[in-house]
Formats: sequence, structure tokens, C-alpha cells
Amino acid sequence: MALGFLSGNALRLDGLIERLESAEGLEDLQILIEELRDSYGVDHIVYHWVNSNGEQYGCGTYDLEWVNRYVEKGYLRVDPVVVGCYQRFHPVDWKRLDWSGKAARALMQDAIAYGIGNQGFSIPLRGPNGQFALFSLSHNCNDTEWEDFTVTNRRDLILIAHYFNQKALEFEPGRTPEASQSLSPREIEAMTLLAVGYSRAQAADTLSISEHTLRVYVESARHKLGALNTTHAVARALSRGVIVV
Amino acid sequence: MALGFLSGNALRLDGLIERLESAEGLEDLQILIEELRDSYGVDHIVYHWVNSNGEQYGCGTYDLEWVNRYVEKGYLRVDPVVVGCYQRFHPVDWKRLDWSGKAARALMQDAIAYGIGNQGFSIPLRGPNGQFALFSLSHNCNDTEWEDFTVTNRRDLILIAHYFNQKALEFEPGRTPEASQSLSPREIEAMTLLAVGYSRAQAADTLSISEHTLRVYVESARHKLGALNTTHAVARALSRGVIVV
DNA sequence: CGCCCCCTCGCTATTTCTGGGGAGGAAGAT
DNA sequence: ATCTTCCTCCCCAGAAATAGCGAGGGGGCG
Repeated sequence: MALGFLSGNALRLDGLIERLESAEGLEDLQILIEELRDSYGVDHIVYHWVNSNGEQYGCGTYDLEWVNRYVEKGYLRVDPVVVGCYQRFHPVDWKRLDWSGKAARALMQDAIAYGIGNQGFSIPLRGPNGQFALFSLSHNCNDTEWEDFTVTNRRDLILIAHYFNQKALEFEPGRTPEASQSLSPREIEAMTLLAVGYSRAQAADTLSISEHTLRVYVESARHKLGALNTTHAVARALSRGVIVV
Repeated sequence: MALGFLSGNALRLDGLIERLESAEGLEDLQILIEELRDSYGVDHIVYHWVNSNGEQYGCGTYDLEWVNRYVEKGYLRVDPVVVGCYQRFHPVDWKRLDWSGKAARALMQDAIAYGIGNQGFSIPLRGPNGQFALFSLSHNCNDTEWEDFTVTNRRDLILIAHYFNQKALEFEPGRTPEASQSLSPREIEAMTLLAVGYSRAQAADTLSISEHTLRVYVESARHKLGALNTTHAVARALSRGVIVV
């Protein structure tokens, strides 16, 4: 086994990241991830985008069979890797997660049956608009070997995961932020106050204007944002970064 | 000027990250960030945590005077660096941001007057519960020099920023107080539907439940999120990454 | 000089949300 | 076996938001 032979090889990392940066589609990422797996000598590497709706998207070296089973069984919602990474910032060794749940243990057994490997290491990735993805490596070996591998390659892997996600964000299907008209300063102030819980009356008072005037701002902002109601407008403004709360 | 003399020095990076990992408080981070500034030979480095309540927190080498002015003037809400990074995943050169707004230009002039530097480079950082932070470098030099510096040190800086944020998350003041209250699946569904513009009646219909039941979810979610009304609750849920639109 | 956008204010009527209250069943955790 | 959490449903009165109609002054731009 060539676990981590790449370690410390700065040139190789540079080359990899360059190739990552010049990738032009999911197919390129798929090719790269397979090469990456071979270079690191691990069983599997997966980049896995978890949408809020439960939709999934990504690439990796898992068997299609396993991926389908994972989706069918709705493992996403009980997978300690996903849940654990969702609550953490730093990369995690799968061993350190909470596998005590019934569903979790069933998943683990199932995963091993599909040849996923007893060891794993996942890096949480977060982008704008609540994007959340995972970059995971899994392997079959003992604890010491895995510990050595993760300690040695941790930094490189963080970087690779970062560049991987950067690319994946570019390829995201259907994320076309319609050219929204920009809000006027007053509109932004009004929306911001509503977003922090003020009622229209309170917001108007805070801005020292009549409630009616404030309403005009909110209505105007709502139309500009193409929103159906105030709550929707605030949500859109937040998602688009028009206001910051 | 020793801009970027550290570049390519893997040993130095290793040492730095080790020291970062052994930091035990914000004071240590402050010391480290000052050393980092000297090592890189840039004018300023700042780690800046933007809390979902609009509170700010962090450390850096800016003058206290400027920091106070920034907060007082509410520059956070108009700063193209913050807004721009909020919508991006990859690090950004300040030059590439949109400085066309009136407030933005006023901010820039003000910043230069306080000796911030005409060049800048910021790395967006995102953690659990919608945490958002910035790791920024700023300097006074011409475009070419800055370009060289950022291209050379980009990867190291990403790593440093990552470890910096990891540490800062550990030191977060009110880390577990109310953030732990997680929403139930139904509550998340309800909030998500409201966030995309559904009225309560529509949302209830979509979920095939009575409007009353939906209301219970929304109320429950509102209490868990410590929100004053529905709009506020949706805003908080979005900011914390509990729901995604 | 118009034109357009921004800021400010007023009125009415209808619909929707808010904030309490209570109640029962199902599932999982201790 | 009990306890908690979640899901589901119901009532009511008052507060708030929405949709539509207005008006006028100020500033920038061609």
C-alpha cells in the first residue's frame, strides 16, 4: 500500500491544484478525483455536495450501486459523517464521530458490506448561500496507519478540498443569480431592520419616518427583489448578500 | 519591503500552524497575527468575525481608532469587502470588488486616510451555524507587486486563515447558548417554505397539514431561534444556515 | 427642460399573522 | 416504563401586513 506517498511533495500538490484550476466540467473533476485516489493510495475519495432539499451532486470513486443505495435509503439524514461535519469546521476522522445511533450503525454495516472501508476522513466545505459539501477519503487499514496518513496529509487535503469546492461551485447547475436591481440606501436600511426583528412601526420609528414611508421602501424593495411578501424579500436580500445580518 | 519573503518556505508555514494550533486565547492569536504581519511584510492583517447579530469580534493590526470608526459608521453593511466575500467562496483581491457605490467609495477614502493601504486580499471563512469570518491582508504598493504577492502566497494564506478560524471558533464567546436548539424536520420544512415566499396557508397546503399545525411549527421555530416574528425567524434561520434558499 | 429615481407623507379595506389557550397519538431515549 | 420530543388538530381576539389609490419636493442626466 502506498498510503500517502505524496506527502510533503510540494511540486505534486502544485501540479494538482493547477490542473484543478483548469478543470472545465464535472467530468474533469471525476478524472482528477480518480487520479487523486491512486496517488494517495486510498480506497475511495468522494466530493459530495449536499443540497438543503436533500438533493445530492458530486463525484467520487464509490460504486454507483452504493451511491444509489445511499440515496434510496435516505442515509444522508442519519449519516454521522454528514451530521458531524455539519456541526464542525475542522476536518474529522470518522472514528471520532458519534456512531451510537441505531440508524448510524446500520449505515456503517451497510457501508462496509459495500466495501467502503473502515477508516475515513472528511473535510466540511461551506460556500455562499448556505452551500455545504464534503470532501471525504476512506480506506481499509488499522488505526495507526490511518492516523499517520491523516496527520501527514491534512494540510494538503484541506487545500485540495478547498480548490475542489471552488471548481464545483463554478459548475453548479442552475445557480443563475438574476441580475437584481440594487436597493436604495433607505430600502436597505428598512430591510435590515425588518431582518433583525423590528415591526414596520418600530423600523419606521428607528428611521424617524412615518410608517407609511417605510412601507413604501419595503414594497419597493420587494418588487425589486421579485419577492412575494416581506419575509420572502428579507430572505432573498439575505441570500443575495444585499443586506447582512 | 519584504513583501512575501516567507513564500515557499514550508518549514516556516509548518511552525506557524503548529503555533496556531497551540494558541490558548484571543491574546495568542493577536500576538501571532502581528508576527504574521511582520513575516509577510504587509501593512496589516486582520481576522474579523462577523456575527449574525451584527456583533463583531476578532483581532488584527488595524489602529483601534479605525476599528472604532468602522463600527460606529456601520461600515460593515456597506463594505464591499464584506459584501463581496459574503457572496464568494474563493479569496478575493479588493481590486476586483465593486467599489462603485457611494457609501463604498466614502469608506475607501476614509480607510486610506486611516492608513489601511490601497491593496487588499481577503479570504472568506464559513463555519457551522452560519458563522462567517474574514481573514484580510492589506498593504500599500502597486498592482503588480500585490498581484505577485497574492499569487505566490495564496495557498499558504488559505491554510493559515483556515487554522486561524478553527482556533477562533474554539474561543467563541457564546458558543453553545442557544445555537444548540435545532429545528425539527417539520419546522425546517415550514420555515423553508415561508422563506421562499409561501403564505402560511400555502405552506400548510404544500405540506398537506392544517394551517394551524403549520403555525405551531413556525411558532416553535421562532421560539427556538429566539426571534421576534416570522420574518426575523426566517432571517435567523438563514443566517445560521439552518435553512437554505 | 423633461425624465427618472429617491425620499417623504396620507387614506381605506381586506387579508394575514400573532399569541395565548388546550389535546391526543406515535416514536425514541433513559 | 416513563419521559420527552415530535406531529397533528382546534378556537379566538387583537395586531400587523398587504393592495390599491393618491401627492409633492429634490437631485441627477441627456
